[in-house]
Amino acid sequence: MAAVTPVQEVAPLRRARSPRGKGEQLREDILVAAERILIDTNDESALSIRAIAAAVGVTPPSIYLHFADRTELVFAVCERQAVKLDQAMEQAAAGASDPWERVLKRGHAYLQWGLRNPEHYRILMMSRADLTPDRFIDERMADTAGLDAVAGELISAVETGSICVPGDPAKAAELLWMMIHGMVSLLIAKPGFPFGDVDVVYERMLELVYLGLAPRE
Amino acid sequence: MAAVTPVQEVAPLRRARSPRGKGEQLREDILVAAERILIDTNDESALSIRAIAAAVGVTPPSIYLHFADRTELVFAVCERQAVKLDQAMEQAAAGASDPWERVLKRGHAYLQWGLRNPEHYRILMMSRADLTPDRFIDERMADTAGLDAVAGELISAVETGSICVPGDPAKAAELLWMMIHGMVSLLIAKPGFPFGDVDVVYERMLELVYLGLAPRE
DNA sequence: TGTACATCAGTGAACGCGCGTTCACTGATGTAC
DNA sequence: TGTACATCAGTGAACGCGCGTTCACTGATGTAC
Repeated sequence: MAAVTPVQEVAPLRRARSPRGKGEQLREDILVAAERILIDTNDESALSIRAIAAAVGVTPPSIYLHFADRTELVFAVCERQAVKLDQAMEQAAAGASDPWERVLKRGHAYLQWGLRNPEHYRILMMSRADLTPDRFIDERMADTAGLDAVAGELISAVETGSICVPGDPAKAAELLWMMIHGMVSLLIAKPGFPFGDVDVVYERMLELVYLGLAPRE
Repeated sequence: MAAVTPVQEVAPLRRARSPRGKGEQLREDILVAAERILIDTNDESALSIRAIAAAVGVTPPSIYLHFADRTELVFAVCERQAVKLDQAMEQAAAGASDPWERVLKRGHAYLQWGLRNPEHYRILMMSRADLTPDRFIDERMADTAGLDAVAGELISAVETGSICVPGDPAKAAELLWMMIHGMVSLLIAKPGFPFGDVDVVYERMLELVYLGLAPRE
């Protein structure tokens, strides 16, 4: 029988206790760890109180010093993700002055962000409504998806003559959201499907939505 | 102290044992019960071995007489759902002879089926890839979404002059799939969002994709 | 300057729960001789 | 026709697991007097 090699004791990697008055630091650390876990595991169900506590280097009850329950924690993660998605779109749009161009950049940033943070995108846009904060299922959702901004840009684009929107631009913005969401969510859910290069697919979709299917005379 | 009223003993509602040679009947009953549970609870996580067994009127180990594990059972549910979705689209398309009209009917049937079976749609199209059978994440997915049929109809529609497709019709079919999927999945995930009447949204999307955004001269 | 006390940022141990799954079994029904 | 046996369609009890959450506690640090 081989000699029993002593099992390497896994260091608990305990987090240093915050100094007095800096208790809020743990809240921040928890949220950062939660995001990390989502990126690493690509699995929302891996986001357990215990896993987060372990990642932070703290015991599970400590989580409750900052969040009433798991739901509240997940909601807080949502909030942060929503902000990041919005920032990504704003930043992309800032690179263009033409309104239609800005819409295109926004869409592309949305796509990129979703594919780079698939599990975050899942929680934000594909989860069951009762696991998502109210503000992400009602009118305020509009904010997160940047709908108002896009609607405004569509109106400007119509004014400058770059495009022609049938019907209400606000509703058209919703349709564009649906389209890009369909693309992102299918790419996330069906990674094995041969859609081809993402950017090419994006261009094709824009071409279709710009030119339309109506026969040209 | 009030008299303790005897708790009404819940009848176990035990399913009658299948006669000899008819063991396969239980498999069918299990799948039907699983679909029922999805409709009633709108929650895939409610689809546990124990819940299904209880719904069928059988003990949990009986499930293993027909399915190796939970995953296999969920996959079997997927297969059946895929067939039903396909049938719904075929049936809808059968009501029209004009190819473009058939595409529209197909899309509408897809939308309706998704909204009427949101949890089934979730499993089929929105779940994590590793919880979905391979045949629903790779090329064969095309089948389920009816992509080949739509691609064929697009080609016919181009020939008859009803529409004009930029690029490969097969790729255009994928784009239409993404668009309708975006609509269905957002309506499912964000039931509180004021999208408005479903059929109106569908019409608006078709109008947009038919007319396009390009300015008309 | 010394000491009692309050506060803060956590810990340690345990709870009950539902879950997927396993294993040895049971009892009715058909079949061989 | 009678009986031993095989087969079939399940059952009953238990397993270990990870989970969210609770509760009484601890030990360092600041503050009042």
